[in-house]
Amino acid sequence: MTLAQPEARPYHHGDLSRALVEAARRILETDGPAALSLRAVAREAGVSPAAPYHHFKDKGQLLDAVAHEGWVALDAALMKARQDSDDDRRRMTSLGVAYVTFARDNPALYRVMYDCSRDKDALPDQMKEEGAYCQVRNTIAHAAGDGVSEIDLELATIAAWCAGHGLAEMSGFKQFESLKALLGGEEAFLKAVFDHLGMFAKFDRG
Amino acid sequence: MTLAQPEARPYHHGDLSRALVEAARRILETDGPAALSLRAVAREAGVSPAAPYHHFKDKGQLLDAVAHEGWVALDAALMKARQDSDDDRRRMTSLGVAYVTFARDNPALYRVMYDCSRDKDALPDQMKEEGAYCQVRNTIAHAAGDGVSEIDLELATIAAWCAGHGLAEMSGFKQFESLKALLGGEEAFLKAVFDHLGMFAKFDRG
DNA sequence: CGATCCATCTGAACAACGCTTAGATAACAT
DNA sequence: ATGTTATCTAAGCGTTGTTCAGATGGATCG
Repeated sequence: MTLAQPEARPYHHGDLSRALVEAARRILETDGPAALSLRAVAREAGVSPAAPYHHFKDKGQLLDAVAHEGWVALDAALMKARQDSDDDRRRMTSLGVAYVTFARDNPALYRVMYDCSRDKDALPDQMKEEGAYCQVRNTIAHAAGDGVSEIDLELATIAAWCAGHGLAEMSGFKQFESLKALLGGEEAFLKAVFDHLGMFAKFDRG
Repeated sequence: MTLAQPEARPYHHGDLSRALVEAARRILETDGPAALSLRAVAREAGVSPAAPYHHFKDKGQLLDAVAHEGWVALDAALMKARQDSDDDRRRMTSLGVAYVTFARDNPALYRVMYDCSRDKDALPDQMKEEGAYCQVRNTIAHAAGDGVSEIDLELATIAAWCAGHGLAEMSGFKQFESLKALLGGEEAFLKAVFDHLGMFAKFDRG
């Protein structure tokens, strides 16, 4: 894997599409979503403004690639959170906390992920197959046991996902800062809200 | 394209700031958020591209004004929903449905409302005083009775708001269309998800 | 009534943007 | 070696947000 070496770049870059996505993520982290222009990405990657068009149809398609990396990273974060807990309910909560934490740690990336989804009126397909959504679904299924219908399972997953996404976008507002401080930090706040959502009310009869 | 009134406008418009906000909302509804440029708004209002700068510091401030109108409209929608129900729990659900319905009926406006909030890392102040947030809070307070702490009340309101916002943004994705059809339409879907969120689990001991 | 002030609006300009086109360059295949 | 194809550059188009000097006209005060 040829890493981006400072070695004077040849006329043909070698792996420009990869370099462009990385440049985009770098810009996102440092300068925010507003600074993410195609020209800035090209500049950061050290190529002409027209070069990206040989690898991506337009700006949207580059953002799609960035978003895809985001979803993969989110999958990994959720997977890790799922393995760190043993109790069913605790596992569900830590899944939610991990989700929101990811969104709060990568706000620009998270925004790109959902903006891309919104433009296509659909979440990425990969999610339904083996991605983050499926992880939540499986966790709920395991917690709920056998007696739960397919529809209820789907609804519970959607409910949990909506709660996570909503909290991910809302928890950054400074109106909630005093409450966060009162509860002892961000994570305690997240747990408290998740607790009030009572996402397990439907299945929790133990 | 949509021409302004042929009535020869005087050099001084009279109430341009108002006209600009209305023009912006018109563009939002018909052509979507991507078409909402300051120049397009000026064009729609029949005025030069520089004219808006005598009424708004920059594009963001015009969007703020548009967003403000959106919050006022949302307040009204929630108020109406709150009055249409008598039972506490039913009132809460219909509040949630009204919220999501507003977002789904005015997607571009709703997006502007939250984009503006995100840029300022804060929801509009008016919300805390007498706006939509307060309505949700009061509804929950009434449903929960007297024995509920201030913190729990705040947490429950945040939880409900997060759920509403999350569902508002997620319910448009086409992955959920088959489930919506299965449940008998959008509203049934919303109610089912809210039911699974069990936002009342904490207070509903009756 | 007339002169003046000042908010308002225009026209022209700037830099930056997304994107296209024509042409240069390098890798690869035959 | 030759031709083909993928990749990149340079230049340019139309658009955007924003600024600025100057035109306009309603309001205020003599």
